[in-house]
Amino acid sequence: MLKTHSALQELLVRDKRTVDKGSILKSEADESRERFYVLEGWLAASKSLQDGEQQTLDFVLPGESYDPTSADYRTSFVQLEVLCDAVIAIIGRAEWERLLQDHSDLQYSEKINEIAAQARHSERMLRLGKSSAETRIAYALIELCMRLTAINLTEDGAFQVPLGQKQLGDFTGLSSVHVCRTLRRMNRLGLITTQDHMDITIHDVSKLAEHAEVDLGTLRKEIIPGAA
Amino acid sequence: MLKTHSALQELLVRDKRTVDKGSILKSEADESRERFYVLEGWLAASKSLQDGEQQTLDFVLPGESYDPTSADYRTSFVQLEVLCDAVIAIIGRAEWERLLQDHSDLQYSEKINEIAAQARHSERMLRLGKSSAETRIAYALIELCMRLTAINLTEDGAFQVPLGQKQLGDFTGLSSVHVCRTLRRMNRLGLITTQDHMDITIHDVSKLAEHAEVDLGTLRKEIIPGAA
DNA sequence: CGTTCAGTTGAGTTGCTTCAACCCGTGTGG
DNA sequence: CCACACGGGTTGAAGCAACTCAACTGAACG
Repeated sequence: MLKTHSALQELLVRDKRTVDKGSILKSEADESRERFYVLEGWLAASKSLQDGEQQTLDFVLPGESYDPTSADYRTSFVQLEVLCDAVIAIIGRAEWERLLQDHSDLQYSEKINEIAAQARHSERMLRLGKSSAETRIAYALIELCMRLTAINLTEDGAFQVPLGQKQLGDFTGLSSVHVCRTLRRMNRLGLITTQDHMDITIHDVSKLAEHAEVDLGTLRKEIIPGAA
Repeated sequence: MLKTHSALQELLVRDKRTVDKGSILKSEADESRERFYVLEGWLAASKSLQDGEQQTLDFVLPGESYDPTSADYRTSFVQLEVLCDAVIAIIGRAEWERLLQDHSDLQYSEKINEIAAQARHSERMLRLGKSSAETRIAYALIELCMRLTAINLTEDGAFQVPLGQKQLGDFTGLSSVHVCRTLRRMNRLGLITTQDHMDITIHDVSKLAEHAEVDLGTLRKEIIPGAA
């Protein structure tokens, strides 16, 4: 179960709603409700080029929140897509600000979340710029596994991601075809197994970490908020 | 001249120091001074892989500040390198927090800065994942030009960047050799000219924007803090 | 039973990398 | 003042990783 800050509870219950897989989240018309808080399910924050090529910047997992508003407070600089039937709450900006003011511990934990998100982005950018397909995918799997473990959504290195290979490609900057080949290769190496629509099991974390070129310990401290 | 928030002035004068090109900024031993505020010069925030490959995540330009501390408040998740002789101030975390508490307008403008930085990262990630060398470099030049223009460091589309082609490659995820080729091609197309050690002039912004696959208007609103 | 959609696999192409040679401006020491 | 080394930029040639295109499979569904 997801543990949420007590001050948030009431808000989340009041404003929560279920959204269908595939829908795109838009800010409300009044422009004052902007913060999307995920209770269940996954969101993807992506950007796309004119030609339709898409890059996923981050996934928003249960317990995380995302504000897609850009600096002019008018438009959104990303597209938020719902990857599987989800439960989310939409929180008004004013309300959110008030909450942060009133609860310094919430403010603190949100700050930690932000730093962790920044660290994740850095790791991904590094690999996007300088690494092979294998490293990128290995890293992505490790990151997702860690984040899911932190919210008890893994079991012994096994977890589900509501992603097709195309979407994993959008995340790692690869074509779906190449994602496929790379996953199969890792399969053959005994690092992981994948079952239908992305039931993933990591068999040898430390070997996988080598391929991802990460140090598991440091990575955890950097990208998991509140990891000792 | 750089305009800074009045509440910062005193702090900046008190704590400012000059640092030499090439040096690496480390947090102070007491771990309480972490926010680097740049008054003059450029910093580069980078990460590297075991094999030494480096990716620059962002440049820190005059008037911007950067806190490299990771979520555990102990280590830094990036390396901060000084790209040319610079003047910076190092501000203690507690002091910084206090300042933000006391001056809501400063807090606001820092928030805007953060959102703008996030938008920039998104644009870069998109191109890192899905674009050609030409698009990446064109985008990088436009971004730098815009940011420098905002602080009056350009003149008619001409500006200097304290970067070699290797460093531009680290920023765009390309080899220095390919950066060279791409710059020369843009040169031949009449888009830009480059002189010794990166005196860049953009001749045809809108044409360059096409290559970068950006809309100049929206980009400006998204990545320049306080652009109307 | 046919259609659709995601994944898989092969073949051929391409864009970027690596390696290597060369040029040129700058600094340095005899 | 010249000789030389050095670091960055430039260019060519060759290699390779990832892409595209296309065909096939198998599962899900009406």
